[in-house]
Amino acid sequence: MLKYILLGFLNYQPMTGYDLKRLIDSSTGHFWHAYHSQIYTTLRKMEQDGLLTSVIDDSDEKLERRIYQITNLGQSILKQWLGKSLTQLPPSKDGLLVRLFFSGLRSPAEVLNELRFQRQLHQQQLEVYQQIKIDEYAAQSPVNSEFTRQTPPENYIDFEREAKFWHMTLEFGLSYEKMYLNWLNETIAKLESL
Amino acid sequence: MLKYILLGFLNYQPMTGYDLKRLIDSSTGHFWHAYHSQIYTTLRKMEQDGLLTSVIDDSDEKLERRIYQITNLGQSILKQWLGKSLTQLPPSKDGLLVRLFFSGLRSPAEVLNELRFQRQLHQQQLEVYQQIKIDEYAAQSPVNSEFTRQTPPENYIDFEREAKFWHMTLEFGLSYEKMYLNWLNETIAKLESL
DNA sequence: GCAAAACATGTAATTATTGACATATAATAT
DNA sequence: ATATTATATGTCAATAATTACATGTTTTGC
Repeated sequence: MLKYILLGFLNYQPMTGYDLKRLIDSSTGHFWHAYHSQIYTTLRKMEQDGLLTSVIDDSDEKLERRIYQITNLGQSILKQWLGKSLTQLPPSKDGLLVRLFFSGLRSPAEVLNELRFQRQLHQQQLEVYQQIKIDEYAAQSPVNSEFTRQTPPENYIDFEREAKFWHMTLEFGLSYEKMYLNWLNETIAKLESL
Repeated sequence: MLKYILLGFLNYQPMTGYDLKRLIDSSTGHFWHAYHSQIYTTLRKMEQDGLLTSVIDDSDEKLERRIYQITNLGQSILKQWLGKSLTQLPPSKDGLLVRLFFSGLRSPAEVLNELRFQRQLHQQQLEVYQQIKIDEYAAQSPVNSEFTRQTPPENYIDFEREAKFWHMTLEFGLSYEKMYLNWLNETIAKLESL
């Protein structure tokens, strides 16, 4: 999956591994997490497979920054993947629920501590989502970048259209965290009355 | 994580790999999926590590059924894991959201098809959750099984207490699917009006 | 001026997960 | 009877993901 995320972002414009890491951390990472180690190694592998090419940016004397660019093959692989709809539920993985399931072995106080801490974390996460301003982002950086102005018209990306979809995933994040907080509150209340 | 799920179930009573697979499929699998291939190989590894022991059941002439039993070490590893609370958010992974994020490349009709199909799947999943009857399960099988009656009193498991926690995870599943359906409906409506 | 923190880029080893391959029995439907 | 489906048990290869190791630069605070 990470492969397609990298293709998706590099389809907007060429970037370094670290650029991709930051982009992912602030967007798709909320629903598909990836460590930087995985990003760098996956980029290398994708280059070997001909999905990307890379050049070293020498503008900075000290730091070697490898800039990745999507190839035609990469673009067609991305479109091919988007063309085949998911026909199954995305399998969930939530370690907290596993822990709760087997919490008969634990003291109620211990479980409560864990759930209250999770409530804090989800509250914070909700606030993170509430502060994301997609429209401002879409209005500025990538569209007006040096690179984008140089690209031929057939490669222009309509970031207002993109932003509609980004919004939908953000709405999911907001709904998810609100639901999670509600459930945590109800569950904490049940445990408190035991 | 699968390791702890297997320890958790084997802490109730000894079982075969297939028993565990069925149990997982109908319970924790909803929030931590595992293929049977992973279950069998993980059980073998856990036995090597001294967390489990196994015996071949010869009561059935034809089929060799390997019955796994948790060891004292296994129990202490399980309790140790439950003792250390999660201090981070469980990272989410949802391929549908990744696809939606990059759906600017797709036709709205194609995206709508995928979302409508997902709506069906989540509707079905909600119904699966609505039909789960934890109390009936907790009232019968494991507690009154041949094995449980033979276990010494210090190993008794209070399945009514367990069931409270199982309920909480089921409540999560119900909330999650309802939230997902609401979000899908809203998102579909937005796309339809484009 | 200097220490600490944040930025930036990778590799290596390990573990976890998935998907494919393989096999055999038991139960059910036609 | 026999074909199909469900039950039951595993191995193996390939990918994916995590954790630890490693290194150097730039920025910020004191």
